[in-house]
Amino acid sequence: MKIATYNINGINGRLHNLLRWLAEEKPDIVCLQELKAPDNLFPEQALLGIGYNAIWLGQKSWNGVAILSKYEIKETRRGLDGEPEDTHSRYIEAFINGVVIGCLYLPNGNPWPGPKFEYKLRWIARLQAHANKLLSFDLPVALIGDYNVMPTELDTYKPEKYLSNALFRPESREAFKILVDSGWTDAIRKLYPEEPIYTFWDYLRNAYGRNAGLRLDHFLLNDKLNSRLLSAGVDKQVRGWVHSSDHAPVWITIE
DNA sequence: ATGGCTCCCCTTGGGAGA
Repeated sequence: MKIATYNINGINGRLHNLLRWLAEEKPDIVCLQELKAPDNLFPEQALLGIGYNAIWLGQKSWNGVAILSKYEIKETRRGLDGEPEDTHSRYIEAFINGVVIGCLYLPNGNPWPGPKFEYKLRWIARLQAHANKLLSFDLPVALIGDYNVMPTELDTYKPEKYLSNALFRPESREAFKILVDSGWTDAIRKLYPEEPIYTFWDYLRNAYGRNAGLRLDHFLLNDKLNSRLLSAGVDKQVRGWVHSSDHAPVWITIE
């Protein structure tokens, strides 16, 4: 079973690319982030037309998450507890083919310091609380998506440039590390412990052409799913397509 | 320090992204 994540950066503006990628790579489950579309403009019919069921949590202009699958999707949650006034659409979760799939879009948090950075840290704490609950289930679980964190220096083309950036601040990296160490495995790093792997290239300054990338999109697996992990990769070529998102799709395969 | 790009919207400029 192939599970993927893709920050699409506007699902309607890039629907052609999304459909092409789905047709070429045929993932069984897909977590999408940054739909940038309200619920009523989610392109459900186009996805059903190529064999994908979908659930989504949209929002006008910003954020928005969705889960696509060739299997039946049983939604188990939308949103995280702990901050009822939070209106951002950043978390949706489902039970699919025996696996709990949490799809998340973690706040960017820039500029640092400031209220957006504080929101980012609070959001990670809320995710940590929910992750702790998920670990109490006797089920395979994956927390998948755009974490907006480069976990280590290996995950950015130029670490010194990002020391004041919310995506690489020590507070962000420490919170991510505590989350992983609480019972999860970073699937990409498990399979590729030494080499730089990027999932995002900025639109600016020919970042993709220079391979000036960041690793922001992660798969955290609990032990029950980690033991079934077979392979992982980045569909880097998709970032080179016309009208591409600034992220590339990332995937794992599970026994 | 700024701008370089690209999306979105009560659009022709600003907010947000990373």
